[in-house]
Amino acid sequence: MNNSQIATEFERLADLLEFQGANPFRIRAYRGGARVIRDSAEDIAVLARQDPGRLRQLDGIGKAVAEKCVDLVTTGEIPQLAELLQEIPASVLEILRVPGLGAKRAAMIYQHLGVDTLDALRLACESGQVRGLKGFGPKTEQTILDGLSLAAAAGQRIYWAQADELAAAIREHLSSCPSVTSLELAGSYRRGKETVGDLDILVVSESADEVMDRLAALAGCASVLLRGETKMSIRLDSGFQVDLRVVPAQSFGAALQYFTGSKEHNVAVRERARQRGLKVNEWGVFQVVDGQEDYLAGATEEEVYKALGLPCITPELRESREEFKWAEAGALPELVELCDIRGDLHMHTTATDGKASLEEMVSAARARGLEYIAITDHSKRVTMANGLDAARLRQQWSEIDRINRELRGEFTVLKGLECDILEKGGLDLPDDVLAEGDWVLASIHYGQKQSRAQITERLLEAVENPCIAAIAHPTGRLLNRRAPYELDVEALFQAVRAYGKILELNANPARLDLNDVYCAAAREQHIPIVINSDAHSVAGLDVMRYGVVQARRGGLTRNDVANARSWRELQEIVSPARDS
DNA sequence: GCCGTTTTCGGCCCGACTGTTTTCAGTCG
Repeated sequence: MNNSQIATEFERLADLLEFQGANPFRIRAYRGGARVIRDSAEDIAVLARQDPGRLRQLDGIGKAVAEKCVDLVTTGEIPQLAELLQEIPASVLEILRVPGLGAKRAAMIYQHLGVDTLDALRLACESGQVRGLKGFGPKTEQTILDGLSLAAAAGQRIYWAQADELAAAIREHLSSCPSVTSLELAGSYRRGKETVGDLDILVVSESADEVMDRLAALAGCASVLLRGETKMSIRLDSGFQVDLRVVPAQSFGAALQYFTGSKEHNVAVRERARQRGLKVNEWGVFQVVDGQEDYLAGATEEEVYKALGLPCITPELRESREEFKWAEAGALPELVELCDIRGDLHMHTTATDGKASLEEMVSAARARGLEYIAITDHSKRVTMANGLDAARLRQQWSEIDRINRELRGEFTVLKGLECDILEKGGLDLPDDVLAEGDWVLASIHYGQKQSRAQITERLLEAVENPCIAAIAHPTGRLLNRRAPYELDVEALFQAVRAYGKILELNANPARLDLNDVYCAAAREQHIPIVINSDAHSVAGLDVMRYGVVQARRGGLTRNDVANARSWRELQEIVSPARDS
């Protein structure tokens, strides 16, 4: 059972308790525990089995959650959750997902009308039964019906890269408003989260009405969900939601801080303010004396954090993980930037499944200001991609030798390969061939459904091979599509550290593999990360920036990123291990 | 249920908007 699965069980427990009207703080505690488990780089199931005492050392996990973890991994269920499911059908959890319907109203509908499925809910609304309940009316009934038809689309998160395109379009659309003096996008998009559930736009303007009218006229705006004096929400044709807030200039920083989140980070910020006799909200930081509130700060985020005795924390780090400890110790990492990246060590050409030739990739990489690249086409086992056998690989490598001679050191092309880790273990090409290369990646393409032990064993064998420099897309996950393979990440990290190897952060927006949590764990263990585009075309080289965003979320500095070094410096990391 | 440089008990972030209300609860972020 992996961390995500364990966390999901606690979230279900919290949902059902909320449905029952249990103590809100108890519910919050379970949700908090679920988040800590999900965010942990350690394997919680292993911890629960071998060293349950250490579970309680995790911030936000106390006696109750720790015990339930042990129950869950040893018996397969949390007893309290199983009991609740005896009383309440699991299908009501779907009702809680309907936008506009929270725990209170859902419970009301369940208790009075016996509604426990989405279909029954629709029928109850259509037959006008819902409006008869106390506190409900025709409008609420319609809101639920609208929410029902959106329930599927509403939960869908889009890739950060897609959100980035949308953000650019909205920015462009709204900047033409004469009254807009500042405009920023906040929320999980600004934090660089790998997927984004909605967009939050923050604007300073003398005329909220003008900005709201303009947003309503955005191409693809399907409906206006709500519109007040300072706040507006719209839904796009795709079902994606966009929220707008209009604030005065003196509140812009406070509002930006507030709407950038995360929720957990903000709770910690406001808690900190309370301890200092201050109050923080989206309008500013206030000194509270005898019920009187005096504005202290709020025009910029720097001001807001400064008022709380903190340096400004970069948005990517605002997840209530390590950032407050770092900030207090004056040890916030100076995060890696796109301009720090000097090489790209994973890309394909027309020799296998790429769309551009070797020469085209070289000149495109040079045009992007890189100093070196590795050509890493697939090996022969990846037949779908027309993978290279030893002869074709050597042919490509002699071609690379020729190109390097012509380049006269102005740019370096490395003889590379993305070597498949075979299903039964071992590498797809013999060591004597691999040894002739400059940079060999190893990665898994087949047998992804194998057991945790098998997958881990295959990866460890690759790490131990002296010809292998790095493991590409180490967990194999595809966002929104495919879960990571079962894998003992701790064992992999340990081996990578022992053999002086490198782990890839694949910058493809659908992969972003390693994720932020594992990047942070790698940094802590001094394992270098290489950020690669895995480009299959010239345009594919431009995804590098998505990888950099993910690396920043993991707290990586230039020093932590292998390809922020020159190729000569990078070789010093890899070579000693290859010789030993 | 969790937590502690005011606390091992008594707190636990804060505000906008909507609908169904005669003053506020529910939902959302």
